[in-house]
Amino acid sequence: MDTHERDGMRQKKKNDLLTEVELEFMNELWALGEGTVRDVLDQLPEERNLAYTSAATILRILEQKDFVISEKEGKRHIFKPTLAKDTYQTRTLKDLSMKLFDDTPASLVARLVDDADLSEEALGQIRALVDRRLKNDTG
Amino acid sequence: MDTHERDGMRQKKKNDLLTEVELEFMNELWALGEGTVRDVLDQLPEERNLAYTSAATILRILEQKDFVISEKEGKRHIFKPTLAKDTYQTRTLKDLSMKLFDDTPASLVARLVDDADLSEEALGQIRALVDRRLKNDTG
DNA sequence: TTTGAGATACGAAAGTTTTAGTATCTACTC
DNA sequence: GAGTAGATACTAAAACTTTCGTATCTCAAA
Repeated sequence: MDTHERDGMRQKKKNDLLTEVELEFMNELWALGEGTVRDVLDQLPEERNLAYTSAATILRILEQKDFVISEKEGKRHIFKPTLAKDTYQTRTLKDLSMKLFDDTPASLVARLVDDADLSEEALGQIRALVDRRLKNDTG
Repeated sequence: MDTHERDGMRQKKKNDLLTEVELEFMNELWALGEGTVRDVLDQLPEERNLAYTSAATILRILEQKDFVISEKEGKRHIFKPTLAKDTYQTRTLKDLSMKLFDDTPASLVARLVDDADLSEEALGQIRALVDRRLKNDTG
């Protein structure tokens, strides 16, 4: 087995994680469900001031990396995520847990609930979530 | 107020987050407490095969970005983190929560506990953590 | 004090990400 | 079918990250 690029390899090396700007765009697409370059661009904050062609480039890159697919409708492309936000969230948490929390999800949550800024309400929600999950497993 | 660099500005633009390789190095320094270029390099996995000068460069950059300070001891530098891992963990979680979880920490935990791979044990630990925190606040 | 092993300083190549310009294409209107 | 508004395709500059080579420095042993 050599390491040069092959048909089955999506990216040249590894990363199945989004870059910063890619994530920014995916968030808009996840919110919209799907959309054109124009649609996504319009979602970005006023002060973002990104050229139309730049947005088009980002979406092209996302398609190359298989994070979105596009279909042509009339003269424009409609872009649609290929993975659910949920899925990507899980993937990201796994990665973060591995790289910064010794691969121990509990220590990640520990840090989160230790955060003084965290509201009482958020804490209650978190507890409810954990409880529900524990009940579902045992019951 | 103009925008060019000033004394008080650590980085040229924003990011107070570590890049991938920077994080790799910080993890070793956090584990060691402090160390020389050689110390850090020796901690890296065999197969990493990074040149000594590359490691030195990374540490130099980390110092430029104020993530570490160094002091000279004999002919070598000893590098020491300027922030605790805890602090950086919290910072990272805030950032992730903002960018991928609608600024709602509870939804981050929701995704985490929904993860089928999560062990029963980890779940129990998480619950204990949340309970302890809730008790401390109310009690 | 010469010298050499091992360290740092500096510069820069290579790779990736972000941004945008120019050329081209396409549907629609006249 | 020619013109045009608005879209895509292609190319590349600029910025940042990762890597390493060469030059230089420094302690200590001979």
